Amino acid sequence: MSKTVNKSKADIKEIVMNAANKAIADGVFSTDAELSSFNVETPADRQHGDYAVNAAMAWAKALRMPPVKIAAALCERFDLTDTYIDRCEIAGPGFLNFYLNDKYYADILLNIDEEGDDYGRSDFGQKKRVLIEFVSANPTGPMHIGNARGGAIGDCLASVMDFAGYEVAREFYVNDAGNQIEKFKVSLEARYLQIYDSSVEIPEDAYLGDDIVQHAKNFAEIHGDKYVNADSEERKQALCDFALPLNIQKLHDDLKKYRIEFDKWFLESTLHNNGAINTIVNTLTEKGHTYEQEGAVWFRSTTFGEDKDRVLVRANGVPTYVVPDIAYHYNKLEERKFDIAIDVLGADHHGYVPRMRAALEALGVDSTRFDVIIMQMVRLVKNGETYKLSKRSGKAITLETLLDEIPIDAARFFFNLREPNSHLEFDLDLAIEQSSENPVYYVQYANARICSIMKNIGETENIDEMLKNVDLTLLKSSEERELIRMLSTLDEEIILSAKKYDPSKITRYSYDVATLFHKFYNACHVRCDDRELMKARLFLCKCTKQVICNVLNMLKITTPETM
RNA sequence: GCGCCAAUAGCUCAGCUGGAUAGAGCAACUGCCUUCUAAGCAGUAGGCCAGGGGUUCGAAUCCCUUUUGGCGCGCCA
Repeated sequence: MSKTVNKSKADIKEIVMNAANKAIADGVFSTDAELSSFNVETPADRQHGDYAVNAAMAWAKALRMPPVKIAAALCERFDLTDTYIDRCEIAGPGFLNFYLNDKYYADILLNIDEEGDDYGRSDFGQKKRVLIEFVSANPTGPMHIGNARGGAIGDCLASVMDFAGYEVAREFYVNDAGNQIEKFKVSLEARYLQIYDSSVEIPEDAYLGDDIVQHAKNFAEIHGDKYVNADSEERKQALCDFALPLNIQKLHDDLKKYRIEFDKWFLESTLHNNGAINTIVNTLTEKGHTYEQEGAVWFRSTTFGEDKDRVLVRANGVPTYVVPDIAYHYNKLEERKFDIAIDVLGADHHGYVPRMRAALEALGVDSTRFDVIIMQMVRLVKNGETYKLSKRSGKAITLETLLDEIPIDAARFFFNLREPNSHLEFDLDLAIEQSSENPVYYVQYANARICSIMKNIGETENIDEMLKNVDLTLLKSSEERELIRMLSTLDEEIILSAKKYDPSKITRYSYDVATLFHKFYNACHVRCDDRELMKARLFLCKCTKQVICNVLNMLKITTPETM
C-alpha cells in the first residue's frame, strides 16, 4: 500500500483505539467489555468522508450502549495532531466519518512523482514464483476467439502479479502428441489423398477446417503424388512433420501480433520422450493409487474426493491425456519448483480441476499450489443472433481474423473488461463498427489530453521549472481531490486484482481514472491566471499521466500522445 | 440424475473481505466548444438486485431452498 495511504489508515486505527482506551480510563466504557476489531472503509459516497469507521456499531453489543453514544464518546477523545486526519463527524447509525487534510493529498502526489514507473508496485507477492499457463491452443488448427480472451486475461494477469511482487513466468503448453495429433494426421492424409482421388472420404471425426485442406495442397505442391502409394504411417508422419511446425509457428506469430510473448513453449512430446509419463504411472502405482480393470490402468481418484476413478492407460497400452497433464503439472511444481501454478482454462474444462488436484495430492504435492482461472465461454453475436462455434467444422472466428478487424488495443482492453468468470458477449458487428467508440479510447484520450496540455503550456513556459516547488495544497476542488483519491489506490487495486486472479479490475480502474480526469478537465482549467494554481494542476496532470501509463503498459496497450 | 458457474436498469456489465439514498457504459431525451483535443462534460428518465426462507444492529453481498440459463459428467482433449 502506498506509504501515505497506509499511514492515513494506521492513523485512524490509532486515533480510535487511543480514544477507546481513554474512554475506559474515564469510566465511560466498561472495563470488561471485549472490543472486537473494526473496519476502516472507503465509503461509496464522498458525502460520508474519506474513511468510515464502524467501531461504534461493532461495539454496541459488548458495551451495551447505543452506537451513536459510543461514537460521541470516542469522537470527543480524538487526538488528531500529526496525523493525516483533518476532522471526524458522526453520521447515520453511528459511523465515524473521517476527513483527510491538505497534506495527505499533497503527499499522495509526491509519492507518485517519486516512484514514477514503479508507482503501483508492492511486495505483496513476496517474490513467490508463479507460472501462468494460458492459451495453450491445440496446434492442430488456428486459434479462435476463446483463445483471444484467454490470451488477454493470462497475459494481463501476469503483468498484474508481477506488479504485485510475484516472480512471474508465462507459458504455453503445446499438445504436440497424443490423440489429437493422430486426428490431425488422419485429417491431413484424407485431404492429401483427395487431391488425387476425389472419391476418398473424409473420416467421421476428422478436422474439417480449411487450414487442413490448405496444408495438404501445399504439401502436394512440394512432394507431388510421391506419398499416395506410400505406407499410411509414413505418409501421415510426413504430412504432420510438414504441417505441425507451420501451425506452431503460426500460433507464435499470431500471439506476438497480439503482444503476447511466452517465456517458454513447453512441448508435450518432451514428457513422452523423457519418460516422465511412465514415471507418473509407476509412481502412482507404487503408492497404491492405481488398479487394473478390463485391461486398463485406473487411477483411484475417488480416494481424493473425486466422483469416479479415471483411466490412466487404456487397454491398448496408450496413456490417456490425463497422464501427460499430470506429468506436466508435476514438472511445474516439483521439478521446476514454482510456488504456484495457475492455468487459465475455458469453462468446458472445469471438470478437469478436481481431477488434477486429486492426482497432485496422490503424488504428495500440496494441491493448493495449483490454481485455475475458469473463464466462461465467449458468446459470439452476429446480426443479433448467437453464433454457434464449432472447432471441428473450422467455422470459428479465428484470432487472426479478429485482429485484422479490430485494433489490438481495443481487443486487449475489451477482453479484459469483464471478469473471467462471467459470460462474455462479443458482438462482432459492434466490435468492428464501433471500434472508435471502444472504451479503450476513452482512457487513451485522457492521456492524449494531458500531453496536449503539457505541449500547449510548454510553448510559453518551461514545464520542468513549473513542476518544481509546487504548493500542492492548492488543489482543493472536489474534482481535484476525487482524482487524487483515485490515483492513490492503484497499488490496492493491483493487489486485489492479483489476489482474485482478476485483471479486469485494473482495466476498469484505468477507466475510472480517465473518468475523473475528464471531469477535472472540464471543471478546472490548468492554464489559468493564478500561476501557483496552474503549477499545482500541472503537477496533478503529470501524476495522472503516470498512473494511466503504468496501467496501460501493464495491459500492453499503447499510450498515444495525440489522437 | 449428479456436479461447477451464473441471475442486478430496455441491452452489456460493475458493486472490494456484509454498511448509509444500488452504480457505469450503450440505447432515449435536454443542455455545454471566441482560453488547454466535444473520442469530452453536465442533466432527465429508467430497479420488487429471479422467487421464498434464514443468519444480525444492518444483506444485492453470507447460508438453505425453488425456478431459469450456460458448461461439464468417455479407455475424447
